[in-house]
Amino acid sequence: MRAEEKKFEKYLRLCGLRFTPERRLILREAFSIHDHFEVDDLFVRLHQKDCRISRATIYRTLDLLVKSGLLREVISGERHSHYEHILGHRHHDHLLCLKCGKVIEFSNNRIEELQKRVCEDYGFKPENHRLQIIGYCNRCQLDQGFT
Amino acid sequence: MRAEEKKFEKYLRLCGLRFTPERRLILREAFSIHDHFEVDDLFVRLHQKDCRISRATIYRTLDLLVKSGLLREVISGERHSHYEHILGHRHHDHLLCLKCGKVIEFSNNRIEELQKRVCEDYGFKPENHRLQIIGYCNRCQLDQGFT
DNA sequence: TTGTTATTGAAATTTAATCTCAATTGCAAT
DNA sequence: ATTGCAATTGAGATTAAATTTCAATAACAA
Repeated sequence: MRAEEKKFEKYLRLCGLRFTPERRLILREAFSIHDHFEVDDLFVRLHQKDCRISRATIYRTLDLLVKSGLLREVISGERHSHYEHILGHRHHDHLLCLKCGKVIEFSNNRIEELQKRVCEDYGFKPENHRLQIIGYCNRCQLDQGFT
Repeated sequence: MRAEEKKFEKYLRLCGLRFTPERRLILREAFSIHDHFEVDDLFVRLHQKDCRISRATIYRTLDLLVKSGLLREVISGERHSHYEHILGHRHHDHLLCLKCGKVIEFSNNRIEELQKRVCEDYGFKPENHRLQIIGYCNRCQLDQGFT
């Protein structure tokens, strides 16, 4: 069994929940996508494979996957949830352009370290984090002289 | 005219839009709240003052206020938008507990500085940002031995 | 004043997410 | 195996946020 399945099963057992076939299929599908995805992406992909899993179950399972620390919710500009898996996926944060909607990924070790220290100060155990910087990209700044 | 109104009017003019009485009222109400608020908070407060402004107008105006850099959307655990004003409001970030939902505010200058540097590297002009660290608070860690 | 264009409100619509509930399934105890 | 209890599922109803539509109105420049 793959690492992520082990971890999920462990989490479920600890909560008195069950590692059902549906939950395994959803987990596998989520981990087969090496990019951001949304609920409907999973639904479509599963149904293309003739897995008739309902949306309700996908919603419920994604909640569990986030709680177990296997997925994280990434915030895009859109008003519905987007996810990406954590295990085996390099962490990154985002610059979001207010004008053209462009998303730039970046990562910075020193910021991560400082976050760890903040957590220590508060006795907080981080599972994951998200950092978005919202503003204007290179190109769009030219049109934004109003400040 | 207050600083925020000046800035908003400037933004609107530049976009070929109008600084209408409704927009002014919404802006004032938003800036009278020195805390997070949601669309409905504004709607209720305005109607208590007999300002019969429709929800649609509030939604439309809040979009503009965010685009103009006067408000920022803060992400709470809930699935609808929350806002806070930027001008004259001390910036902070959040620690969110996955288990009990507790929100801890923190701020860290060195993280902010590093963010600025990241932006410089990408030629990006930041208007605001949001950083959330998700995990388990002091108290809830004890119950979370599954990792 | 006039014409153009943005804006508004009210209601309809869209969309995401949650809830309900009966049928089913997993699983531990027998 | 069998049984019984509790968790899980799917389908559809429901909730709630946000967006769209469109006719009436208002802002503003000429």
